[in-house]
Amino acid sequence: MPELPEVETTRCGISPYILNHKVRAFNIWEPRLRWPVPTALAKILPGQRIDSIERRAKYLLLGTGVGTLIIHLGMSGSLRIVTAESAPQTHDHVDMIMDNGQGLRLRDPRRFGAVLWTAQDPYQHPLLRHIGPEPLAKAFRGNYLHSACRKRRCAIKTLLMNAHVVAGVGNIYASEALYHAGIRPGRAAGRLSRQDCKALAAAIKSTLKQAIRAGGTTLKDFTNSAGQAGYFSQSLRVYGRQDQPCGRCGHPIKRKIIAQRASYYCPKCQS
DNA sequence: CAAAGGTCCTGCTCGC
DNA sequence: TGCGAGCAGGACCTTT
Repeated sequence: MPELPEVETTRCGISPYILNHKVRAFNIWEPRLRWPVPTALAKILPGQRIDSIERRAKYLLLGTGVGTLIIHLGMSGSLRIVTAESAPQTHDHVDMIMDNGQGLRLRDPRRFGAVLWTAQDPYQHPLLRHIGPEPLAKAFRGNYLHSACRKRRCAIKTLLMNAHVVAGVGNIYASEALYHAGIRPGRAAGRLSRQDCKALAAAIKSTLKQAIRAGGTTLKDFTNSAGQAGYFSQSLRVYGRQDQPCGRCGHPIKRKIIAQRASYYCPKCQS
């Protein structure tokens, strides 16, 4: 579910309730996520103030004076603001109750998500250390993308979804950005021109920015921290639109599996 | 039964 | 031959 815009939407949604508040209790109802949730958190976090909430790639970083809580939503995870007395439901795995009586609750049916803890610099954590530039940062531009593509034989879409190359681009926005740049998802990355890469970097930035403004994409079950759907799904040009006419030329949108992931493109507008 | 928005890990292949 | 990088596939889960 959540790609960069959805995680960013979540970050903005939870901040007012969490930032600068102290943790009253940390409850682990189901520790079996992608990696076991550290049980020590129930002892470590109470009394700590959350003094920063950042996002790196699709990871949320909740900073305290003694360490950082690292949260990943995986494929089906979501964070909701709840009241302390509301009971957890099926697939609710972790609660962080704050001193204001509000709480942060992680729901994740598929349990591909993660809740981790580090007492060191979170950006040096093994999961974060080798992640590529943020796509909305200045460092991510055509030149960078072009050099990252060199000698790569994998499909350009696969390259975009590689977190070591660029952070936070998932299956939906990879397809969408490639459509806007006029590049087929299956093209070998190494065969993109400098000009292609320039257009693609720009398309990634504009697509992600627009999605963040719309509050993310709701396909099945993504909601923001208040439980509302994002409306970027209305702006999707190719994702999930197999056999529907391309908005630019009318040709039917094609669906093709690339590296085991569904990929969508217009065979006429993209080459 | 297949597929779903993520991504780490393993083991293979390829090119120097 | 040996080594490292790149890459495909499997794994983790539940729901529709």
